[in-house]
Formats: sequence, C-alpha cells, structure tokens
Amino acid sequence: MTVKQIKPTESELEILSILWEKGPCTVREVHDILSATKDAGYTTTLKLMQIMHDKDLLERDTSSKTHVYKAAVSQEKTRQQLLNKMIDTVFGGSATSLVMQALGQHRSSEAELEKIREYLAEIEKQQKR
Amino acid sequence: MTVKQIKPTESELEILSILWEKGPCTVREVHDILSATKDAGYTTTLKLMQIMHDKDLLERDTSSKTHVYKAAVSQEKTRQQLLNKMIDTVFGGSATSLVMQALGQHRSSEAELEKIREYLAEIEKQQKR
DNA sequence: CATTAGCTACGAAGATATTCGTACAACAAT
DNA sequence: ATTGTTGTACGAATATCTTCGTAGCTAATG
Repeated sequence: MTVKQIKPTESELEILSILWEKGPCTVREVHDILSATKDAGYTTTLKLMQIMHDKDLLERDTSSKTHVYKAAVSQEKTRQQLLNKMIDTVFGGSATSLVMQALGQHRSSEAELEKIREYLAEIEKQQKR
Repeated sequence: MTVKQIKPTESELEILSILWEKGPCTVREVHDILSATKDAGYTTTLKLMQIMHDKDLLERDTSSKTHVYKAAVSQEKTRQQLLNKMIDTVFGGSATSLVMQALGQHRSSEAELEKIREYLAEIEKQQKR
C-alpha cells in the first residue's frame, strides 16, 4: 500500500499556508490575503481552491451560501513529505547533507544553534535506549 | 540586479544529478542511466537535454557528431537555491525549523550526528570572531 | 419589484512540462 | 553502392498549472 503523496503546487502551497495560519477561511478571506502580495483575480483564487478540494487538499463546508474552506492535510505531514522528497532528489538521500547546507548558509543566531544542539542531545538520548 | 534563479523541473534535476556525478556525458550515456529507473524514449531524453541547453542549464560540445553535455550550474548553488526556496515557502523562513524537522524524521546514525555537532561547533567558532 | 453586489460553477485560453514520431545526416558494415 | 545503426532537429500531441470571463443563483438595497 502506497502512502498518499501530498504534492501541492507553488500556488496551492501559498493557499495552504494561509489556511494553516488562519484556520478555516472563505475564498474572499484567502483572496484578500493573497492579493496583498500578488495580483490575481478573485475567480482565480476560487478556482484554485475548488481544484484543491477536488484533490482532497482542502475540505469545505457548503452549508451556507459562502463556503468555508480548511486544510485537509496537516502542515507537519506536508512539510515532512516535501522535505523527504528534497532530501531524495536534491541531496542524494542524505539528510545530513541537507542539514549542513542549511546551517552553513543562514547564519543562525546563538539561540537557534543552542536549540539545535539540545535537539541533537535529545535524539541521541532516545537512540541510546 | 536580480540573481539568476535556477529552477530545474523534476526531470531536469534527474539529468543534472547524473551529470554532476558522472561529469560530461553524451545523451546516450545519460539516457542509459535514466532508463534503468524510469522508462522513457531516447528522443525524450534528447529533447529534454536540448531544452536544458536552451535554458542554459547545460553546456554542450558539438565539435563531434555525438554531442557531449555537461552541467552549466553547480550542484552547490542549485542545492542552495532550492533549499532557500523551501525554507521560505514551506518553513516560513526558518532554517532552524527545517533542520529540526530533517533531524527528527531520519534517524541519523551516531556518526552523522557527530558530524553535525562538529559542524555546529565550527560555525560557532567562526561567529565568535 | 427591479437593480446591484457577492457568491459558485464551469468552460476555455495560455503557459509550461513531458513525451514521442518522423525526417534527415553521418558513418559503418555488408 | 546499398543497407543498417546512431545521432540531431523539430513539430506536435498530451498533461498539468494558472488565469480569467461569463453565466447563473441568492440576498440585500433602493
């Protein structure tokens, strides 16, 4: 049995991000946020969200005239899948390579580095068992 | 001035990966490797590589009848760009989030964790200066 | 009640990515 | 020299993504 692959396109990801942050929204709400950064017609956003519903990326409540949409996939799972795919296709399967490249570029703050170090320690503790 | 964005598609990335690993190759060589994992006609691979040449993703030597292609973009830069984009669009701009998610999933070996820890220390040493 | 505003549905155009068939050139083998 | 093999070029079919116009429904407004 194959796991259902979540493969949102660029535009779809923008919409998902909004819904993850804001919770359930109408098309109008999503569109207003979107149009702050890009310009697209209202029906474009509508169509996109309808398609995402067809693809089971969104759920919707049609009980009132104005439909309310919410993400049908979790941010966590989506992130994990996209990340795994990138590790496979771009970093030859090595999560370590990806991690080092990510750390190398973005000069992380001391606090962030500390957070990562703690996390490493925790992983190790768990693996020791 | 905007930096030239490297945005290979899925298929293009497969070809780039082969060229990064093997160095300059003919279409035939690339195709033989590709067809081990997916099935596509020879002319499909050819066309793809010609398009990639048009897009300046590949360079080619046409001095002999059989052309020899090589990557025109570095693996390093491509990885960085794709990674940065994922950090932006999927992880809300936080490289730390991405790193932790990557570490969390793939149970890394002790050796890998050690490598990362060393790398962290090195970053910190450099930032202290 | 007629008009306007806001909403959904949907077809279709445009853009990009992928795939392949066919034509033609070069060269090797018979 | 004819034939078969291997290559490039290129047009075109197909698929997917993105965008928008238009039609039609419903509710509020005058």
